[in-house]
Amino acid sequence: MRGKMDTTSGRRTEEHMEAFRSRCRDAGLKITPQRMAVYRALFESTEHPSAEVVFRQVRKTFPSISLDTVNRTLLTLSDIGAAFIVEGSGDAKRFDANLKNHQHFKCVKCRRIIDFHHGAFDRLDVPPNLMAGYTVLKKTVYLEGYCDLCKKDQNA
Amino acid sequence: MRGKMDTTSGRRTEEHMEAFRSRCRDAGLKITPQRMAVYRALFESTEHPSAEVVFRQVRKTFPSISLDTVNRTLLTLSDIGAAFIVEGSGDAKRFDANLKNHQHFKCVKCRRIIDFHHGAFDRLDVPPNLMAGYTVLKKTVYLEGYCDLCKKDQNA
DNA sequence: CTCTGTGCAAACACTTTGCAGCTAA
DNA sequence: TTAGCTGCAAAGTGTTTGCACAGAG
Repeated sequence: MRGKMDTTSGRRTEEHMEAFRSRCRDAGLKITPQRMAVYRALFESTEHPSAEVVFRQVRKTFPSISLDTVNRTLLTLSDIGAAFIVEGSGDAKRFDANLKNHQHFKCVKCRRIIDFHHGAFDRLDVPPNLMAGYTVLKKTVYLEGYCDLCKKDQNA
Repeated sequence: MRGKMDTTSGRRTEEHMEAFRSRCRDAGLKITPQRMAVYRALFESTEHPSAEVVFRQVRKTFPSISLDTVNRTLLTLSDIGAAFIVEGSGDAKRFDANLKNHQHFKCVKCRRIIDFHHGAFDRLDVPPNLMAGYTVLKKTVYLEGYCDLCKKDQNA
């Protein structure tokens, strides 16, 4: 389990930190204690934390860090591919009056959300043992990428 | 296509509006012009609009409506099941440093996002004709429901 | 030494809440 | 008539930006 301490996870974390330092160098980013602390906190968490949660965690060992730095660092991490923004999060609420089965494609550029429908995606099966103790209310396939319009613009 | 005008869609929209009125009555909600206008705008849109976008649309035919009413009405619509909040939207950004293939389960109560992994979900195929002209960068299965902890609380 | 990164503060965007008056039933 | 709904204004939450100083390379 990521984030749990066992005999090897300490070493593995250090390996990841080293890999992260390399990645920073490759991307031309400086290796600052704040950057390292934010990455470590994110990496050691299993909860897909918001900036606020990372901030509270990092501040335990780095009291002078600011929330802005955490915010900026997390965005930088996703810029260089060391982290992701969880699909869909971070936008204003979006509403949908289409009650029929369908799936969503979200354009990462213009943020349009486009319906599509693929019958096989209505009938996904999650192994019951995987979700033991959980109640699944909604089960959907979610795609992100560039929509037709934005793809055209990009070639320009 | 929802939202497009053809020979029958006008009638279909009116059928939907009538069904919506029934639903309001069943739920004990009053049938106000604002409520109808917001629902109609949402229903006629194919873009999964935010409250702001619905607001701008409704204001064209109902200039005195306020953004608050639109916001409240949209939430009411999802309360009675006449609309949904698009999965994941409406929260603060959430970050993830797990670069391995995995899927997300989000608890609608405590908002935790929990990783799970089901190999079959790594290999979903979208029919190419469905996504012609689009670039798919990310393809994932997204579940929502109650997590183990919140499910326990609910029984209490 | 230089230029990126950081911390602070202000601005911004979106949502929620309290309240007084309005209106559908 | 009256309970629910609306509009307004203020407060709350999360994010972004401009700037001056600090520190990594």
